[in-house]
Amino acid sequence: MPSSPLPKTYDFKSTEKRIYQWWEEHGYFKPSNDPNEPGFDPSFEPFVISIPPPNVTGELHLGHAMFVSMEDLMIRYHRMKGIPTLWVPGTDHAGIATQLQIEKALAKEGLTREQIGREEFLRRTWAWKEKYGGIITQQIRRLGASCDWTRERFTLDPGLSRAVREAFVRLWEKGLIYRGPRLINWSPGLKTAVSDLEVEYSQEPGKLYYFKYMLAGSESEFIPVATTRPETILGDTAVAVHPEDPRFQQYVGRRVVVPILGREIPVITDEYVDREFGTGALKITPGHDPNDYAIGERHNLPVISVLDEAARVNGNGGPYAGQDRFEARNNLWEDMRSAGLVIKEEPYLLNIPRSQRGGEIVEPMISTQWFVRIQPLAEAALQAVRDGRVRIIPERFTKVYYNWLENIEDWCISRQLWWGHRIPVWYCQACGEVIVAREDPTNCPKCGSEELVQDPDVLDTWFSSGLWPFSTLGWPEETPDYRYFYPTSVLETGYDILFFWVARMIMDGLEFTGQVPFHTVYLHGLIRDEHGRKMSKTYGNVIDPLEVMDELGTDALRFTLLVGSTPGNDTNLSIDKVEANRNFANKIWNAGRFVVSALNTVAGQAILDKAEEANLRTLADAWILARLAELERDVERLFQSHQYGEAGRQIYDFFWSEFADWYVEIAKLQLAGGGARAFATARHLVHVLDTSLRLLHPFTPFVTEELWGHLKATAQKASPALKPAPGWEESLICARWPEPSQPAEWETQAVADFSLVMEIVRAIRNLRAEKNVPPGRRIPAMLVGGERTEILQQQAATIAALAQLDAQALEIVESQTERVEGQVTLVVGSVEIYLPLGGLVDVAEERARLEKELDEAEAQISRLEGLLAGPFAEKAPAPVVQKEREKLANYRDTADRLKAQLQSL
RNA sequence: GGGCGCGUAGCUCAGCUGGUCAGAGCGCACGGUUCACAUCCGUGAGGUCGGGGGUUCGAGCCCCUCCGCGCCCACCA
Repeated sequence: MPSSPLPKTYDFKSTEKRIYQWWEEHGYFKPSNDPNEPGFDPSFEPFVISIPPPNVTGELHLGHAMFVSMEDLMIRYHRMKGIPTLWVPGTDHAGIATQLQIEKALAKEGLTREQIGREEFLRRTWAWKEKYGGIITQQIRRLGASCDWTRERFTLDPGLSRAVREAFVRLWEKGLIYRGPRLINWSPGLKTAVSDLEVEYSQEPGKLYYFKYMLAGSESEFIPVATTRPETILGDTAVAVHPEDPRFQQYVGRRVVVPILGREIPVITDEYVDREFGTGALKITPGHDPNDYAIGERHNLPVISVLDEAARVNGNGGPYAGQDRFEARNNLWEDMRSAGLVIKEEPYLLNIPRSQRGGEIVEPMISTQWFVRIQPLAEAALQAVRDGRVRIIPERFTKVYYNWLENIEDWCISRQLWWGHRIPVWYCQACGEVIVAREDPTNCPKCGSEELVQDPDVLDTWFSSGLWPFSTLGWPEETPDYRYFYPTSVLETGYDILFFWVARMIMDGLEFTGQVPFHTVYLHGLIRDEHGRKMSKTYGNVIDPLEVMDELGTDALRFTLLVGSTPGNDTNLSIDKVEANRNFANKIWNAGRFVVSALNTVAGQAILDKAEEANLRTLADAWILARLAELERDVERLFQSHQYGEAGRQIYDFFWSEFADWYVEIAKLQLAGGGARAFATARHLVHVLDTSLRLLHPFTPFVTEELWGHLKATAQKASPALKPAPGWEESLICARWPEPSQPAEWETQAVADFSLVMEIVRAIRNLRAEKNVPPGRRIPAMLVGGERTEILQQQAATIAALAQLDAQALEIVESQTERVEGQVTLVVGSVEIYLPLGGLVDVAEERARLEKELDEAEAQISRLEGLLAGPFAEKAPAPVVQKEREKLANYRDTADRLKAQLQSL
């Protein structure tokens, strides 16, 4: 570390990269107890997190910044506790997202993937991945992520691909995977099936179309029907009415004619039909509507598909064949209008299903796909959370989790894409045998034919993501990593992927490894803009974390995200907040600069023994040590209960408004005299700063590491006696986490005594501001201390300095009765303060001020008297009552003194 | 149709198992160029903790209800 004088302002730009490289090169991110190294001890319990793998070709956004900050915080905390800690990084191939990127790039060349073929397409995609795949991991490094990059994984790695295949085959062998035609969500833009979760519904204005289903053989009789998708009329195979609906009884069992096509279909009854809605009669299109599909099954209705994979009308659509679904909708409706079949159309708010990725309207279609029979897996996953093997934080999400798993439908896992894990199934062209295999087969086990064709589809990306916590550790191999680090400890991610990812990992973990994949699920919220709006390009309110880091530093961004969030709740982020925390980083830096320079002034001092040091301990010393001890306990408790934000806030408050604002100011006085006291003070400064840096390190790793290095170098040079209790480890990242101590009696006393000093100082400062006494002007004062006189005498220099009193003209006495003209009187509990301000004093003003204070004191007195006279005194716990009694005594004391003052005015 | 979250100083938000918790940052007002920091220091104004009811000696914190935002799940044509 350079020993050159520290710059006035913390220069994060020159620091962050250097520090990160140093950490990474020194191997600090690797677990301390590595099962692959000699000397491995399996009795240590490790702390492990698997990173939520970002899209391999993605770019950093605030969501990443959030989870990286949060996970790095947990990781650094455990690492500092001396626990073998592993954070496994990696990326996801992100089937649809990546494939869309490549197709977009192709389109710029005027090409489609079909034109270049599967092989070429995959070649290009891999090339793209090689080119851009490192960007996101570099960006994650910038955030300070202390992941073990030597264990980085990618979902399409050979090892993970083997895991995927193993998982598929096992499920198949257990009969939990099947293939067949089902009604699925079809994305016509992407030309693939998508799962229920990948469909998002949006409210959009549309129309409800009313028309006539003419009874077969009748020119006049009809059943009125309403639909939002007229083109599906082409696939209708029934009209349903409610069995008890008198309006349509006469038609039940008869047949109606499909408009334009002329097909005859039955009129049936089904309880599902809502008599109140629309016309009370429902057209049934089993081929293109999930409800209709279910009704069709109940009534054995034929299923007619009328759309092709691009959502154009197919051969079943008669004259509309070849037309786009919306074009066909209009044309059919116009033709029906001409045929006199139209009743009316009215505006209607639709719930439109759209593809999460592509954005286009998803079409329910019959399609042959692969599915996972999910109920058995879901049951186990429910049980794991119910019995506490997996704990979800915040707890309210367990209900959401239960609700989803209890109503789960089979999972469509095949995608008609090219980028992903190919389904390990082959079809024998000779005998039709279906071969599901771990290794690519060369010939048919049944007929021996070599004419095998592999299923063209790939698996849903989330199929491989579900295996992530164990596939990254080597599963299905029993590797040392898998044996030691699995199951992992915490799964930290946004609540928006609870179903997509978290639930599936739990299901898969239990199914394939027989264990829960992690013990704790910590869910954070979404990052929104400063007014709570979703960030989006169209609003133009997107905050780019990279820009923020460039301008304000990584520590500032991390601290803002960590302290600004509570588990499971969304966070509103504004640049103002990051700026405030940039200032905090600078505050840390400057407090550090002060301590470093203080150390230089005490260099070479004789070492003090314990007794000497205890002798020299001032009230301020005792106070800051007491507050620090309390902070350590609070932070530990808050970390244990996952209240990281609150912990950060407390450290911030302690550091800025207690250590920097008060102790450092007093330390200046204690240092000024030199000698043993100065040396003892320096020790305390080192101790408090050192401990604060340790506590802050998981939040703001860069500035703390950098400063700690300087502190250590300077302290070691100054005196061996300055070494702190846990010791100077080789770097802060691996330094020991402060061990909280038991609360001690002296702490309470020190805090109470020092707060009297603070109150006195504040009262005087307050008055100076009120009376416009110029800052810097030293004024005389007399303090009448009563029973606190001794403390005041000891603290005279401190009070004088902080309140800018004239130390030469500061009198401290036990009691005083006479009053001098031109004095202002302040009352702080049992202490009276006389400030001779001469001409600045106005008797009427003084009277008013004292009366106001007396009113306040008396109001408190009567409130407390009432309280203590009531049932409170008997029912509340003794310490609580005692506290209130003391308050009352204090207020009475104050009131008495105020009265006396008023009298003498 | 279910479920959940939020509503605390002008703004953005903290407030652990109910007992100085009525707080922070920003903003605002006033005053400050002394050797850690103007990315700073000191002082101050500002809120019946959404409304109403209840439990309790005591409630932002628990219960009920109402109002206003937001989100998730769900097959209403």
